Amino acid sequence: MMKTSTSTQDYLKRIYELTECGEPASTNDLARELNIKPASVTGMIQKLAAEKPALVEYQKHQGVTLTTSGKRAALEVIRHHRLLEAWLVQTLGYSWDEVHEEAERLEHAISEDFERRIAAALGHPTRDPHGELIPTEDLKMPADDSTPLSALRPNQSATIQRVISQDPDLLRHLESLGLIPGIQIEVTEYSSFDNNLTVKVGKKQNVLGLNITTKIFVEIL
Amino acid sequence: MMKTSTSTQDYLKRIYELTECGEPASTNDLARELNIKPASVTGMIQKLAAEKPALVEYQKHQGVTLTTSGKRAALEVIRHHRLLEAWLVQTLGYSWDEVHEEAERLEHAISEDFERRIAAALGHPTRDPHGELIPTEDLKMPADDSTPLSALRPNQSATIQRVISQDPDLLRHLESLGLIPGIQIEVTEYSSFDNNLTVKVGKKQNVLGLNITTKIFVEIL
DNA sequence: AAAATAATTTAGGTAAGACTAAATTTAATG
DNA sequence: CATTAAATTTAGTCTTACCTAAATTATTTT
Repeated sequence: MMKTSTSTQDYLKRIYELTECGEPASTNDLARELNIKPASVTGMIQKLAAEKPALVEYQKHQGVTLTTSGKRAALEVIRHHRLLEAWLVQTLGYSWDEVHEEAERLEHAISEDFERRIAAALGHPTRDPHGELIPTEDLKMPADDSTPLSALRPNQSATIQRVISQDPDLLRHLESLGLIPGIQIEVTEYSSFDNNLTVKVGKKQNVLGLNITTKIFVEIL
Repeated sequence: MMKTSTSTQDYLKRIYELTECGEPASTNDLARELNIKPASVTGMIQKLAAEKPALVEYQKHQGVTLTTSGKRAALEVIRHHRLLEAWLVQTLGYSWDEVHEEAERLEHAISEDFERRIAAALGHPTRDPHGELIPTEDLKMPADDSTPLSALRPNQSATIQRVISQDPDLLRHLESLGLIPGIQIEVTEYSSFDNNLTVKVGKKQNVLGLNITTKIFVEIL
């Protein structure tokens, strides 16, 4: 296929993330995610849409989606990123709030050989340290059946699968509460006024607001 | 200090290598090492010499040398490269003929934190898998007291310290002969006509030409 | 030392990818 | 539905780092 540049890879990755909901990604959202001005994003998107095999589908004012080639390239980068996060945590003792930044740069620099070696060394993991699914070697994204914690109600138990955040401060906070992937929890109270959930983790009870409960995804037991 | 770009780092690294002999590096040699046209090298060198703290010393037609800042930046990259080579060989099973290319890209992408972590994980090694000295954390290049194998004569014994080559074919060949860093050898014959040396490695005897014996550096016992 | 050859530099150009400012299109509001 | 506001695109610049072709300086040969 194509040799994609670092910037192209960043664009494709962000577009993948923004379009996971089914909606095309807007220029503005993309600009915000990439820390690039909207005008520049428009220009770059036009270039990506004009590549020999087009990487994105684009119509003025209608937003962007990935083509099959574009999605493949995006999943390649995402696989690199998530394998790297897992590898950095497991072999170099990075904490889950530190790995993101390092992986963000390394993901563009590693070879396919390197990818295969760390995947094998880790035993072909399916999730990264945040619980995000790792695309398979043939670049398919496994199905995810998890539920947002915010949808649970008293007396429901669940296992935490993923935590959607790259913010080190939030991640450290959640870790201090014991809210990390793999942990079992139980909902004991729910307030319909502010949507707070009271969640039992081990012996501790924590009251969590929507800004947290929508970022934690669980498998209901 | 400065944030140096990938290309700047490549230039500084090559200039460091080419000036190790004491002579300034020529535009042409640099161009050959970097796979870049001489005209482009001139332009880039002029830019490096014009940086706020100059990275190179440059006078038209006289070649380039590194300034103190430039040398520091070069040693930083070289430390990254050599630590990465050691790391890739030790933890991911790369062979010494495969690591160079991978390290060549990763060296520009890793953080200082990453550097410290792999250095610690490896026990602060002083040489990479080729036997090249690794610059210290405070960016000093340790003194090297090794001798080229080509200078040895019959009945001298030595330990191989470094093999100066990035060529995978040559490296695999040397490995098949047992000529790798750490191994002990003994010179049994010398031909003053073609400068061939006969070298005993373990039980095997090998006749080696100048093109090999000048690339292997040893510590005489 | 002059001529030929090799190395180096200048000049001018290109491609990526970002930016600002201005124009335009879509969406939201009265 | 007209108007304002927000989002998006166009147009024109800039920087980095490369290239080719032509001019210049060094070096080597005769």
